Amino acid sequence: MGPTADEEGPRDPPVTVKLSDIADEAGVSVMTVSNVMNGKRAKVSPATIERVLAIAARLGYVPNIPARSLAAHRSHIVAALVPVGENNSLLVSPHTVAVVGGMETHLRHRGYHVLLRGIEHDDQVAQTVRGWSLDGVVLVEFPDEQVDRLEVAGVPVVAIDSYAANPRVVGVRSDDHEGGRLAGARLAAAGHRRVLFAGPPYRGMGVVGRRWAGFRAACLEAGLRADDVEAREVLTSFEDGRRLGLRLRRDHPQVTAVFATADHLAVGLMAGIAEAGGSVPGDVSVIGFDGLDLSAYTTPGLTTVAQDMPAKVAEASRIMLEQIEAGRGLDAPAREPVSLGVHLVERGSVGPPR
Amino acid sequence: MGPTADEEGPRDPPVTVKLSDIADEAGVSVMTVSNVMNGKRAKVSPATIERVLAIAARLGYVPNIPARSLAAHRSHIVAALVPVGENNSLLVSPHTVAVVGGMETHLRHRGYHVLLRGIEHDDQVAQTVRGWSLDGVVLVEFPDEQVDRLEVAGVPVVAIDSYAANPRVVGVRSDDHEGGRLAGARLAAAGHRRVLFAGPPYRGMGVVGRRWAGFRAACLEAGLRADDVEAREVLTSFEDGRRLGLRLRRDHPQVTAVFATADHLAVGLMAGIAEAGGSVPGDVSVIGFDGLDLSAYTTPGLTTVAQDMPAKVAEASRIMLEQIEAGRGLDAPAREPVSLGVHLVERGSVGPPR
DNA sequence: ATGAAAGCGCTAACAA
DNA sequence: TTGTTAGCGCTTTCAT
Repeated sequence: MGPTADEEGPRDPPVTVKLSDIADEAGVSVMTVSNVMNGKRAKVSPATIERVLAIAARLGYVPNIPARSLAAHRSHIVAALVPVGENNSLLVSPHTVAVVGGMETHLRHRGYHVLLRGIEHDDQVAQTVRGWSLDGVVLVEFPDEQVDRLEVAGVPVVAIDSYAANPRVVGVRSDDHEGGRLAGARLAAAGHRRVLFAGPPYRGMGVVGRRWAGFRAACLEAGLRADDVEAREVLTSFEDGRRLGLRLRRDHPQVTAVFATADHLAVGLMAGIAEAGGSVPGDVSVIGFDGLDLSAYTTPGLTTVAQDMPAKVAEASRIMLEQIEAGRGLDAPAREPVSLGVHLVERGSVGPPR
Repeated sequence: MGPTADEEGPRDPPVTVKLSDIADEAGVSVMTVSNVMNGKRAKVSPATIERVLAIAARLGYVPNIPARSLAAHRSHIVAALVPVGENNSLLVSPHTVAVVGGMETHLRHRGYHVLLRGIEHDDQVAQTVRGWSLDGVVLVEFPDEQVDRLEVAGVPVVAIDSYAANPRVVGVRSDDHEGGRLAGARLAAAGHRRVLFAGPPYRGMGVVGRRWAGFRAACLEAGLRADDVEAREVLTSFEDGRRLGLRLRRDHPQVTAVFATADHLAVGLMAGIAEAGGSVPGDVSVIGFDGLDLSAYTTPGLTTVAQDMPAKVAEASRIMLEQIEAGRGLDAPAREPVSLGVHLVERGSVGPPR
């Protein structure tokens, strides 16, 4: 049941303006006021609406969210769920930040609220949905295997950057295969014949698998030999990129260009290469993925496959709202996943092979 | 009353395990179960506790948060409030991210939840507190003037990076004056006699004012002439830093070192200087503030005054929980603000004057 | 140590 | 168009 937080007293019943106060003043029933406050104005005469609204404003009415949630079995809350790892902390990546912050904005404008919650065990997802009468769930940074394991019913679920097969979940991601292609094509076009793909370990065709597939395909189409398109597993951090950069010459002496699956990684890679006495793009070309601000801050700037984050966030929000307001219950199958376009941002870290 | 989000149907009353189900099974009253579930175990016999807990686990009981909030007038929710600007979006800075993400972790472990909410008007703060029966509020990125304007009563309020005078609010921030001193002393020690402070416009002695005061004091103590410690207003972004870097030579020909109040700004500054043909630290030394990862990614690395973010987050969480569990109502004055230590991280962007 | 009664503020369903 | 009735699932208070 999770940790309990109590042991201290209740709070004094607050002095609060409630529907019945407005109803009394206006000489109407509570239900009429309720209908007005909820925009169900078809059921109320314009005159009454105006009167009720005026009184509500004068009294400073603020709806009681828990009461509304309890009675209606829906909360107007969408939870942003993020798996917590070892360190137990969340909101690590700039990408996640953009998603959560952006969705809050979209949802707020439509009268919804965002609960931010770290998930320690799979069960907590369903528990959170039930316990809060959630209207929807956004899964951020969940690995596909975990998304597939989840059993959530009755609420729309949108998973960011997921290719999971779970039919109850709508994946919203960038076109990772195309992104890989762009990177591969760019490097091949620059003349590189020995290239390296650097990304985290993966199973199946998720985000990373697709980037690799697209990258490889584009390279082969451009005439590179299969053996000359290598892949190297590294974690997605500046530090891991730096380490790879330091030993790149030794471990991959023939390679003249690297595609890193994240800007952080790519920037670390550039730093490591520089530290080892190499130059970018003189000795090695580097291309990243994401299009974070970060990629403009380095010297040289990082050429990268940029995701359209605002579009991704907008799309995720749109789908979420659409499904909520369509009252997607236990029944209807989730809609089709969405892949958003990517494009190459040229900044200077790609040049001809040495 | 804000936008309304309805017009579509209610949801089916979910099949839910409730306290009364457990009570029936266990042959005890609902209250006993409630007491067990809330850890008020002093009031229940060990045997009963065990039995109830077993049944609850078997049935898969999940507490209904809205019901509990409604009845108890407290929600176990702490809202992280962030003012929204023109773009209406939030969670922009890495700093905010660290705060919100970190607090979620701390609070979750104590049984609390985090509601993330953008604030458009001052009123929304008090409304959110009432409407949700919030247990606490964290203000992030609120300017001091706004914090002082807020009228929140009955719940603990912690404001990050605030020096506001509002007695109901506990400020948690780094020791900005000391941070300014560290920067000034470092530049002076390197031999610089003409230095520039670059930061956003400010009124009164907030974060920026204190950094400036500390910087100036340290410079003067080190023997610089008052006229040679200039201040320049720029917004806190990479782009604004870059622009300043581009025109630095023209606008401030005598200046040999710059203290920028944020790493983003400083990194942009370095980029601008490089773009204009200058070198860091050869022509101009640069020192930043924050200690973001970012500062390690540049070439040269950015010397910066680092904040202890984990400590800041831990402290803010600690104070929040302490005040909640002390039942800080309308009465008690808020406790003393907290300033956390800072330290200099040397990376290479500071050298002797040209 | 345990229970009974009452109600938190709101909405669904039905009636008028 | 408006009102009435009956809860939602839980906690409080007061009794036993």
